[in-house]
Amino acid sequence: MPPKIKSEQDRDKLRVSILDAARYLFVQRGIDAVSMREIAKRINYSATTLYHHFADKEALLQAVCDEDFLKLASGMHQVMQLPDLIERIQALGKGYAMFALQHPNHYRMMFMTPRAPCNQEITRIQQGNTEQDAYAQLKHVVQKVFEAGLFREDLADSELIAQTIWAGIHGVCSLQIALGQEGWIHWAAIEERLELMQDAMLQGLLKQPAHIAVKAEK
Amino acid sequence: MPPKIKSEQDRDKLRVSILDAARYLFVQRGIDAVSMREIAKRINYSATTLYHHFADKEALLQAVCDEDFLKLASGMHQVMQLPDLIERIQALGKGYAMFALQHPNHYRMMFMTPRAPCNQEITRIQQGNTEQDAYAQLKHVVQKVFEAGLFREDLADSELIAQTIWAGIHGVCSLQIALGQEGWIHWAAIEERLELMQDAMLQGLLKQPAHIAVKAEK
DNA sequence: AGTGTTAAATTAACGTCGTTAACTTATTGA
DNA sequence: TCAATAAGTTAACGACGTTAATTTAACACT
Repeated sequence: MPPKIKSEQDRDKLRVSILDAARYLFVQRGIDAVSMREIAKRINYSATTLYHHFADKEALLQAVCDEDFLKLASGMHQVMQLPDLIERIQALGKGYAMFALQHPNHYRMMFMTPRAPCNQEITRIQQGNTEQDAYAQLKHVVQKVFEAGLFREDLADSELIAQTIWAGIHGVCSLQIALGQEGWIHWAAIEERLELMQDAMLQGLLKQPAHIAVKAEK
Repeated sequence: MPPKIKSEQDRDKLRVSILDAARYLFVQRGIDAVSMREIAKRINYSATTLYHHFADKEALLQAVCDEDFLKLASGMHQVMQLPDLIERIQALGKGYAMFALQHPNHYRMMFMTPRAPCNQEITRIQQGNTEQDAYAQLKHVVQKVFEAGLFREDLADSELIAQTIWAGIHGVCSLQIALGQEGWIHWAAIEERLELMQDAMLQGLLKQPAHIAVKAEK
């Protein structure tokens, strides 16, 4: 159990395995329920070793989140090929929601937990780079729709529009994550809620007659 | 400093002062950042005394939340007098958002933090009672609008509609609370985001031509 | 071959947390 | 007068995030 001098590669390997262990536990049980000791035990190291790779729990969390922002963004990126702009927005929303609902603890730590404002230089992603930032992608499509003149004419700020669409989808997902198990609310099926949100939002933002086919309600 | 036998009233007074101290600290610094010892110190008791009034920190939190659900609901209730149904929905949304943004830590613990599904019998409110449950009020107005035939004809489930409106407003508020300080997003003013959300949502849900005056954008 | 330096890890410890057990004190009712 | 009880306290347990001090092994150089 004593140490060897490690190559850059080995060092990185350990760093990655710490990240993986942390993610696994965070996702499974939530951030606060997981201790540094536990993460360490999972990879057969002592807790102090983690502190040689990350300044503290917060920094470790940030690093996990960074990776996941990238993963989310790259998932979205595939959908950006769709020719129809409106369909692209819909697919972005759907992909985003899938991610949120399939990884609720993940989503929670990424978008539902206030943190020290994204330590600026510490994280090296999400600068509006379309490949790394899911929000930038939405912004990009919305901008195109805006330029095509498809939005209502009284709407002048395409960034505001993008933020509103994001908020709508996020609202459905985060309510589901936070209160989806509450018995006192007679929730409609999550798929219905997502679909109506998408639909109402676009109907409300686009010029009439809307360029979307309203799905038939069963 | 030894004790006396207390009347029911005295006992209740202490209970209330625990609740007040807990609320003050929770709201100011967030739930996890506040310890039981600290709450106790604030009212000059030992930490163990809190456990004679509340089973544990979770129960204390639940009690604080209960009171606040009531406060929120009664705030909303005043607005239910408005004659115009659509204006009533708008006012409900605005009041809800004001509460969220003025008490972000409160809002966080009420609507952004997953908890054990509302311990059923432990909390004695929010059973759809219009006076105690803000969501029930929204549901009620939406139902009336539905009965008046103002929604799009392909929308058949008024509860689904209410949940979508809730999710929209919640989305704007909770994104603001969780990520409002993030520098990498060029946020539009929160008032604009709220207004566009309300507006787009209603435009998208109501029959066209919509029964709302679209506010002129400056 | 021996020796110092340094990287990589460990054990031990500090202070804080939620919570519980054991104890103290003062009032009450028989 | 004296047990029972209510309302508090202090002390302690085990777990947490984190840091200090220490150990071990590999290298660089003589």
